[in-house]
Formats: sequence, C-alpha cells, structure tokens
Amino acid sequence: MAIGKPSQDRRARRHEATKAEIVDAAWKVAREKGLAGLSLSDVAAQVGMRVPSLYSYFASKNEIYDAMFAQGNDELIEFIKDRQANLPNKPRERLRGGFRIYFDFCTQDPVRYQLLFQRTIPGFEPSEASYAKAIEVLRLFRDDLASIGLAGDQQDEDLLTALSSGLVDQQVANDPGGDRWAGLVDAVADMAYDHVTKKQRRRHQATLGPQKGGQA
Amino acid sequence: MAIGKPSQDRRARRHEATKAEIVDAAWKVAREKGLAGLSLSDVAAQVGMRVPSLYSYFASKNEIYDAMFAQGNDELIEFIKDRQANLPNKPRERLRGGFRIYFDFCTQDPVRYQLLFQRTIPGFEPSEASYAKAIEVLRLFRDDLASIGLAGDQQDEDLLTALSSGLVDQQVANDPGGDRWAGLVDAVADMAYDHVTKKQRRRHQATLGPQKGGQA
DNA sequence: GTCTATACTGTGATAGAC
DNA sequence: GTCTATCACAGTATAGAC
Repeated sequence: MAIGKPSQDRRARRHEATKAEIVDAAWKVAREKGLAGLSLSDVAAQVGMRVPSLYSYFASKNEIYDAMFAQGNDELIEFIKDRQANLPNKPRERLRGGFRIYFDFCTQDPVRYQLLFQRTIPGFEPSEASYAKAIEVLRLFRDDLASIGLAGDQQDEDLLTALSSGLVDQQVANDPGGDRWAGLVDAVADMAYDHVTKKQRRRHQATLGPQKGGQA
Repeated sequence: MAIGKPSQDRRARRHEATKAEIVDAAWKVAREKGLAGLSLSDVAAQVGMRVPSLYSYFASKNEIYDAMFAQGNDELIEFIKDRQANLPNKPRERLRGGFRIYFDFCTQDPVRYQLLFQRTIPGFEPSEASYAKAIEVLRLFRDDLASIGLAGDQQDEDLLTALSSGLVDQQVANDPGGDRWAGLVDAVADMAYDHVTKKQRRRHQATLGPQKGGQA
C-alpha cells in the first residue's frame, strides 16, 4: 500500500470516512424500519445525499449489508476479547460467562443479531472477507471452550450453540428489549456444563474398561 | 350465513378455492425466493393471473402473508394433535416426544418456520384471527405439559421453549435440510426434564421445611 | 362478480453532465 | 464526487370491459 502522492492518501481516508458514515446511517435506518426494510432512499436522506451518490461508495445494497455484517462481527470480536479477559477460571463459572457474553451481545441489538446470525435477507451472502470474521468469532469461542477442557467434540459444541442461541432467540422474538430469558442464562449454562462433563466422564470410564462404581 | 340464492353459495366456494390456490402459489414462491422475497408478480404468474387480479382476493400482500400464517398454524395444530395422540405417557418420554414434534415440524419447512416464529417481515403483523391460532398452539403445548405435571411455572415454560427453539434455530440456520442437531433432541429434552423436576423437588421440600436428607 | 388495462408511487440501479 | 435523468420493476389502486 501507500502508493502515490500524499493527497491521494487524504482522499482515500476521506472516502473511508464517508463509507463509515453511510454504514452508520444504514444501522440507524435498519433499527427504525427493520433490517429487511432498509431502503437506500432513507440512507441517502440520513447522510444528506441523493441515492445515486451512494453508488460511489458501495456497488449495491447488498454491499452495504456486507459492510454492516463485517462491522457487527468486528464489534463482537472486540466484545468477546474484552469480556473474556475478565472471566473467572473455574470451568463452570467460565462457561456461564461465555453464555452471558453471547446473550448480552445479541440482545443488546436485535437487528444486528438478525443480520449476523439469522439468514433472512433474500439474496444476501456475506463476502469472503466478512465471512472470515464470522469464522474468527467461532474460533474465539472454541478456544475458550478448550481452556475449560471442553473442545474437539462436534456434538458438544453443537449442543452449546443450540442452548445459548435458544435463549437469545426467545428473548429477541418474544420480549425484545426485556429480560424475561436473561435470568435463565446461568441455569442453562449449568445444565450444559453438567451434561457435557458427565458425558466426558462416561467416555473416560469406557476407555478404562468397566470399573466398580460404573453404570448400574 | 347461507343468505341469498344457491348460486351465491357456489360462487363463494369458488372464491375460497381460488384464494387457497393463491396461498399455495405464495408458499411455492416463498420457498424458492425466500420469505421476504415473495413478490405478487411471481404469485400471479404461478396461478395464471395478472397482478391486479390478486386484489379481488386479498387486499394487500400482507393479507397473503396473514393467510399463510393462519394456514401454517392450522397445519401445526393438526400436526400436534396427530402426534400427541401417539405419545407415551411416561413423563420423560412424553417430553421427549413434545420436543420432537416441534423440531420435526419446524425443520421440515424452514420458510414456514420463519413466518410463524421469527418476526422478520417488516410491517407484517398477524391479524387477530390468525394470532388466535398461534395462541391455540401454545395452549396445546401447555396442556400437554400439565399432563406431565409440568405446568403453571412461567420460568419452566420459558426454559422449555428456549431449549427446543435453540435446536430448531441452529438446525435451520446452519444445516437446513440436514440432521446435525436432530440427534441432540432427546438429550436436550432429558436435560430439561431433569432440571425442571429437580426444581420441583426442591420447591416441594421447601414447603415441608428442612428434613433429614435435605440439601447438605 | 371477475379479470384486464392503466396508472401512481417507491426502490434499486445505471448513464452521463458538471 | 455529486448531481439530474432515466430505467426496470415492485406494490398498490381504480375504472371499466365482459
């Protein structure tokens, strides 16, 4: 990078700043009119432009969705790193923390949740670069699971994602902005922890062969 | 009802038949283009009409969504009644069956699931009559919970809906048409059962006061 | 009663003037 | 880089032919 005259650099920065402004406006409109209700006219009005001018910054409406998708995942990555640093080390409490991180992030902005985790916009597929950020999020969660000693088992991971997303799903769909399912997060995390560790113990015993105190 | 000449009755039936045909066409289009991608032009083409002719049967696109919403709930009510009749009576197995009923229905048609349980179409609110059908579905599930002895506790019900919808959510979003989460249904139902019954036992003990063998 | 023809509005997108 | 003009197509609405 860093080619050409300095003025080109300034222009590029200005260009990026305007793009960011447009994305911010898109979030605002989406929160007001619904994610699928996003219209370029509203976005343009919000930033004080005409609709065609937007096309100097994004080639299509889906490219705006894609920028929102990327930004949302960046926010999540930041959010996870921040809060994972303050988690307790005891496995059960740490898993609770992980559930709480995901629940808090998703419920604090349902529109963002819809874009990042539900596939409801027809024709929108995240670009490769944006999708990579979503994979990075998964990696962060999986690494933390490993630090608890819960990793490598696809079924266990699927169980954990199902339980955590179920809480979010109900909260967002049936009580958006409320806290009806928030109080269940710890209990569900504990259920998940008990289930997965019990399974691990069974598996461990099986490798040792039948022992006294095994299953009746 | 039953006013006027018999020919009016025939016409009314024809009218209803055409409405049903339009709704069927709408489902077909929605499954191809996505729920939010439903367009009246596609629907009209599907039934061999011009777009404005649809307005003889439905006052707006949202009324078509509403008819689909009502029909989807009717299907679910039928589905539940059919399968609840064949459920075992033992509580644990019966709860498993309830989870399975919901999971099977939702995953066998993701578009229907999106319309019935996720609020993603901007501006669409089910009519009072259609919403009543959704309430009827809830009532059927709740009545069956009562037959197992798990009823009346809002938190328990919220937990059950969260766990069951989490499985569906992950299955539909990440492996549509597949079975990656299907194998976890029984295990999750058992976790839910254990959690809720354990809670009930604790509550029961509390009303009796401290006893020998109580919590350490 | 049912459908067609026509028209109005809004939206995503492109071309070309400045 | 931003605008005007324009296009294609959507949802919506109504008047009128049959």
